[in-house]
Amino acid sequence: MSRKGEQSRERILAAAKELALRKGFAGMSVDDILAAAGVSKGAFFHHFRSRADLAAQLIRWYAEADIRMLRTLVAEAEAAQDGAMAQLLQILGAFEAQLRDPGTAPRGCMYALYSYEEEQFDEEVRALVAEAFRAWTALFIRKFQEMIDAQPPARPVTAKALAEMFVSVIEGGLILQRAHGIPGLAARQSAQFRGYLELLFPRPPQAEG
Amino acid sequence: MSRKGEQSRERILAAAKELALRKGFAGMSVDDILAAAGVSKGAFFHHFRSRADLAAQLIRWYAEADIRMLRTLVAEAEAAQDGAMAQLLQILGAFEAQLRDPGTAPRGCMYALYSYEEEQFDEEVRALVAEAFRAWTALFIRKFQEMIDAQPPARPVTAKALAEMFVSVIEGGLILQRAHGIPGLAARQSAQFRGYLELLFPRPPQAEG
DNA sequence: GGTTGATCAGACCATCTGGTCTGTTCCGAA
DNA sequence: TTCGGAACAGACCAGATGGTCTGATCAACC
Repeated sequence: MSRKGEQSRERILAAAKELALRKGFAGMSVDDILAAAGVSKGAFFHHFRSRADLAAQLIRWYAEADIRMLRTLVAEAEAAQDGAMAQLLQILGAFEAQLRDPGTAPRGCMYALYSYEEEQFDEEVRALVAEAFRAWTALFIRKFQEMIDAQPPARPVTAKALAEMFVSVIEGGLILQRAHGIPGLAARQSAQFRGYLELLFPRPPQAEG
Repeated sequence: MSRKGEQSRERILAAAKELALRKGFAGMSVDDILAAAGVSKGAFFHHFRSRADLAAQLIRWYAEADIRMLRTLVAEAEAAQDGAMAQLLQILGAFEAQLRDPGTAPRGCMYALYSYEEEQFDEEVRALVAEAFRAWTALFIRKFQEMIDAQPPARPVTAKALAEMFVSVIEGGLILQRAHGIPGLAARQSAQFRGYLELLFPRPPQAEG
């Protein structure tokens, strides 16, 4: 694929993502995408065999960038901090910063959208969504397990339950944030979750000076 | 509106709800609804001026039943229990039971769906969704405030933050539950949230016997 | 028994939509 | 310089879709 061709493809995917997060996947027509991306119908069907093919490529493209971002946050935290708790707090903090920054704040989560419109998509696409969620939780499960191993939680919890709760709280926060038009709401949910973590894993009383 | 007319209207709304929660609002056509509800096009457009009118009536109808259900749970808990904590635990417990029971478990939340497809709807419909969320959180804010007044939390939190977190965790749980095909996931999120509450408001050590 | 309005049934229509097809442009390799 | 395929541009089409309209049915009420 030439440079130009790849550019068009990205333009289409980016436009489709924006539109889908505003009107739903079924709520946007191919013509809508063409207008938003500034490409012709010929270009579109050159890069995508069909609308269903767009759905598959879109979620794949979105998930790649998404997972890459998360992995970066984790790697940076692991490089900068010692100990699972400090790393987790940095990961969550960096994530909240992205949620708050108007430049990077997402309009919503594509996985959530696809989940709510699931019957439009075939088994392969649904599997991609489930796999993306699994990748998210897997990264957090690892970290939470390290924490539980390092320090017994104040209440019996599993790493998996904590990871699922974090993802839930973010997904739910994104919905509330849209419904109320309050951009910072999802970030606040993440902060609340940190509060839960601090109660679960209280810092050992440090020497005061 | 005669008995028969009202019945048809309900059949249409129920079918539309089911379909919307499976394919998204934009993902279902009027003909889909007709087939699912077993009514004619004439019947449909007798009860609904347009597709947009269906959207408005549907969310109104859904929200009415939803808020009524929540109010019932709260009233029952207030009648059966003394103290905000005991009432809250009963409310959450009853709610989790509904989430788990295959007979009453929702396929998803209509507010979430409407939020993710928001640009399809006019300002009035979006306001209805926001208002529904507000009604949910308002009920919980009251209860959480009672708890905070009765017992200082282990960490400084506001009643509003707790209420928003609960709603978030449920909404997110419903999404994960769909994506993974695990019916009990949302209920588990509510249970996790109860764990958070127990850490925030630890029971005073009781006399053991 | 006749009238009236609510409640439909379903043919019909204009528009929209996904997708096809033909022709054109452009760019790198030979 | 030529040539072949990638990368479009946009007219075109068949079917789907939202919505209209005419007429039928039926219960209630005078």
